[in-house]
Amino acid sequence: MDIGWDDLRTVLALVRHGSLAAAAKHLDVSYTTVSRRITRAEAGLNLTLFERLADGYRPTETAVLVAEHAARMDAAEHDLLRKLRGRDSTLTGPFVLTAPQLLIANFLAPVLDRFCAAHRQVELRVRATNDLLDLNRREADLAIRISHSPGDTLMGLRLTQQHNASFANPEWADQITANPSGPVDWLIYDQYPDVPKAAMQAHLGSRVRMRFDDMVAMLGAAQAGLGVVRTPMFLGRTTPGLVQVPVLPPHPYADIWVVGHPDVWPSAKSVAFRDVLVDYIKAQRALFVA
Amino acid sequence: MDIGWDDLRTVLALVRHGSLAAAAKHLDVSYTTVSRRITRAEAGLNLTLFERLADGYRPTETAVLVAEHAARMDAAEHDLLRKLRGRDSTLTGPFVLTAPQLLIANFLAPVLDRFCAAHRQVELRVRATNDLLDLNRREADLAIRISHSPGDTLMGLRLTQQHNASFANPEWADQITANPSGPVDWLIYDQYPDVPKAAMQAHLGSRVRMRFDDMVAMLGAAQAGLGVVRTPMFLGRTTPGLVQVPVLPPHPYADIWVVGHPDVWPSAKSVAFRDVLVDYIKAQRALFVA
DNA sequence: TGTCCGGCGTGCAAATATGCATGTATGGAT
DNA sequence: ATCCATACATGCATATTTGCACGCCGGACA
Repeated sequence: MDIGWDDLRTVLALVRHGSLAAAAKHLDVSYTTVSRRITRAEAGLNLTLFERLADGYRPTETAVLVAEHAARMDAAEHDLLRKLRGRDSTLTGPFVLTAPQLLIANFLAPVLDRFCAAHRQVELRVRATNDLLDLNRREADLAIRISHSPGDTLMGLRLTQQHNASFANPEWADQITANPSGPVDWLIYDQYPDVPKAAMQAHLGSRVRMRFDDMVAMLGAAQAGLGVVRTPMFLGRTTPGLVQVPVLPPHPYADIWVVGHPDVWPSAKSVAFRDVLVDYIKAQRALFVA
Repeated sequence: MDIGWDDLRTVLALVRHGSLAAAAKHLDVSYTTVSRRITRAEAGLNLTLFERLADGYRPTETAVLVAEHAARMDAAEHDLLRKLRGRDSTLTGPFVLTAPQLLIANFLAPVLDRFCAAHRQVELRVRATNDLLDLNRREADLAIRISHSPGDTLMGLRLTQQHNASFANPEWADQITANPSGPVDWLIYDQYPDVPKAAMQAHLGSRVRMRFDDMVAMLGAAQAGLGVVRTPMFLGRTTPGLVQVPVLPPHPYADIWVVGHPDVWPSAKSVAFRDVLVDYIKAQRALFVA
């Protein structure tokens, strides 16, 4: 009764991902290898861990037990690798940053540029996504996030407050100037689905023309003149073809934070990046507020 | 920055055991393999984990950190394998019992015999030692111990109380009968180093003739007539050539327990062994008490 | 019904890991 | 001074592990 640790890890991956191919992708081996490691694990433990079904491997109760313990081992490994990263005092090698797409595209590019210029040896990898990557599992070293708090177990630095306001293309702006209480067409972002009542009353006859699940698409529609959007100041101001319109007064919006796992936070690369970032933000703070 | 789990385990073994050869023995591979796995781990992490010294590998601070986390993984593995054993409902395969040497030699042999006869498929392994094996680390499935409680995190069943008393060879017995208050020579076991005052006063002129760290040796000396020993009833009674002498009155001694880890306790083989054991002990309880 | 696709098993060659044998260095015992 | 034991490095042959190519199966779909 014995099992190698790499085989345990393989059982975990298969329980988590359900098929040989999926597990193999996460482990970065071929599914053939996964298959044979599972066979070996079952032989070593003298137990059946999976039922082979037509649509994949189904874990037995025993395999779930195995996977639970392997998950503890997995957590310990992540914990270790985070701590090792935190102790890394070099300014060389990989460094992974994640931030919302639009923040990178419309604002952060100069920060990335300066950081890379100052630290030529660092291999910066940017993960531009609105998904919250799991910093516990080392999906990124540092994250820039728009939220009210750094979050659960993470450390954070609040970079700036920000406001949002209403923006539209110049034709809409002219029209609103000409008729300040006329109706407007709204473009609405799913995550902020309600139009303030005051705006509806001040502009009788307004309607929600479209709803979007994607901010990039919505801003594009606004540029094309499809309507008025409510968006953070920095986005409205940095998107060509949009101007602020006096439909909504500026309103406080979620803050911008730089957050990281406490273990990784003190690493040299993380410190260096924050230096550049904070420096730049200080100079640019006016962009974010009314 | 990456490391295989088996390599982590190897780092742990090397930190724990200090030399390639020692680590290799515990991992059941050759020290060459350990050496190369360490090299690979260091390359993978891009860190120095050990200083190569003339008298072995010395772990760096980093390696200690790695080992701490690997130890958590190790604990999770032991936890898992214990639980798997506990779920084992077969009466086949290996089963490891540990008990004090003398308990096995002088009393338990019939239990082992009956258990093996009843369960021919079980490969019984007996570890006769006075050391307390680590049941957390699966050094044994079940232990029979002489102690006041089952201990820390273990489960237990108290098999019997017992008494101790004074024993010697027949010549000493005759001599004591002839002169009930005459001096006696004591043979003393290190773990119970004091002779009761009452006995010294009742037998003026008595002395401690020798001290032993080993009960087998001490009983041998008593058989040879070197003096009087204080020993559990069952040992005095089952050691040929010894008879009880009225120097010390019987006195309560530590109980006999069968203990196991709660995870392993319910396994079929463990249950089956306890059945045979408890059955036998019930019939033999008189042997242990005055 | 024929085709495609996801999911899997298997033979074989290549890549990788392992063990053995041998060689070096160091410290202690004779 | 010499010998021995411990601890490690390294070349080489062997074992094991891996990936690829190919084939099988069942279900979805035109």
